[in-house]
Amino acid sequence: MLTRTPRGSLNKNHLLARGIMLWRCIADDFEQMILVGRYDNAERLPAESEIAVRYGVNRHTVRRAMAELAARGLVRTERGSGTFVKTDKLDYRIGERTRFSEIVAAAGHEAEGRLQGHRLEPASDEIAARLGLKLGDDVVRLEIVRAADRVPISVATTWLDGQRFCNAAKVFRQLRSVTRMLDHYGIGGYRRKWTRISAAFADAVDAGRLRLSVHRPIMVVESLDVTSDDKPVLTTRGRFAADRVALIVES
Amino acid sequence: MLTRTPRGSLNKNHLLARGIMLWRCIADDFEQMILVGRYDNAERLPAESEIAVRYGVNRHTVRRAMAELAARGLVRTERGSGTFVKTDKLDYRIGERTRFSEIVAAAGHEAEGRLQGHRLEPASDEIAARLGLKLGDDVVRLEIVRAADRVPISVATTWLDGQRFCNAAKVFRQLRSVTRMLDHYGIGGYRRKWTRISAAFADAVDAGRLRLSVHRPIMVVESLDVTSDDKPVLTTRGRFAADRVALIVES
DNA sequence: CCAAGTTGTCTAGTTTAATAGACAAGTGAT
DNA sequence: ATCACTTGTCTATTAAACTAGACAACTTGG
Repeated sequence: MLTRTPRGSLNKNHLLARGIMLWRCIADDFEQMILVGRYDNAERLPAESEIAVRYGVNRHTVRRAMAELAARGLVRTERGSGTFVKTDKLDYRIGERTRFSEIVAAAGHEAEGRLQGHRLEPASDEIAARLGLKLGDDVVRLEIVRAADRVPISVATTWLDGQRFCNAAKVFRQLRSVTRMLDHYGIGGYRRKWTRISAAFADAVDAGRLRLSVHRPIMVVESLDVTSDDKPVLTTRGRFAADRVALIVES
Repeated sequence: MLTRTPRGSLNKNHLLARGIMLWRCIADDFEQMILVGRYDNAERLPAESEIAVRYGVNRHTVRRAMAELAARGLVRTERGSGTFVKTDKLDYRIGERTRFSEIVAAAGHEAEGRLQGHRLEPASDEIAARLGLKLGDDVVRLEIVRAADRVPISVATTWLDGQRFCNAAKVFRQLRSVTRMLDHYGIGGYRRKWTRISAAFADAVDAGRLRLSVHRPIMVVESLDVTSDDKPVLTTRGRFAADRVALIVES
């Protein structure tokens, strides 16, 4: 009844889902197979043309699916050679000097930070305590998505003193790096004071921004950065795609 | 930042999902709201035109979404009046005389059974024991989807003695009822011997057939039916959409 | 170098999702 | 009876998914 190919991918008819596009079904199918370990790390996937006949679809549809997988950081495709599974994770070292762009660049990848939204809001209990402000003081809130080689790695909510950094959003949009943004304010050698790591599942919004399925795990990284003379500057609540990053803490 | 309507539905931009059609996003959004209790049972949903402006889409797109919700049995739409939430469940009484079509008809609904697939296979340990056969004996396996008022209620895998009922699939396709099928074989007064109820989540295949999301709960109902002189005839493993049925056991 | 096999890109055509607007048909309250 | 509001249906158009086929660009192994 069920026609199964050697590797187990289902026929077109078996992954037809109402309201879900064909390429998305195929992409999700492969994501599942990859995450479940049916393919090894650097293993080559079948050729696009073979996948196409396997699912009974056009090769272009398969290419769209593969593009999606690449955008999710699950595969890397090489012209003339094939497309290869990529499940190794970015090592993200957490220490006194924790800077996204440096870490990513050192690993040989292209770092990128995009401001998704910003707001001036009254400080909550927690945020005020962290930044040494009073409850209700203005704080700038930034929503930043960070990517390595165009693959989203984390989405972070960052809070800064609203008085001192009132135009932080505009500055960040121009300089596109927290390090350079703080530099612009004359804060050169800020350092990580503490980091708190927990885990959860991605909600719909984070999942969308991280190109993640909603049920995938994320690491929640809360932290406080201070100036060289120990004054709080910036506190963050980051959500890291656990499928793509490993946090390294050395001691 | 987030623009929320009174009832909490998100703006179009916030439910855009790559590879998922707009009407499906809206349908899923409403399903979520209904299941979470944001709407009461017989409550009227906003008018299609209002939903359309709320999401920033065309009314036809909303209509498609509503059609999907109706197909899932979550709403019922009445011309000129509106579309109404429908979260009450079908009472499915389990006893000696448990027949889908009778139960559904008695509740004033239109019963329907569709054969989705069939196969002749060797009996497993479990199935052989139930039917009083030997391990490996041929058994007919039927996959039947049952619906009330065109809304899928359950999908059931049914096994019968392969020798005695070798053309059961063809007979069922014609008569479209297990009761009538057994009648055709001269078995009139079969009765339920035992029923075993457990619960699980719908897998991808069952979810598709039941028009259910994959994470929705199902009730797994295993049972054995016997002839009037206590000979095993038929054993079943049914998966009931827990959102649409309640099993009633009286004692 | 060559040949087989791979991904990348282009053009063209069909099917379907989504938009837009109009009006018919039904409901319910006044 | 009427009026405001609802769902149902129709036609037409645009945008995008999917299909089809061809060929270029590239990799690998012989």
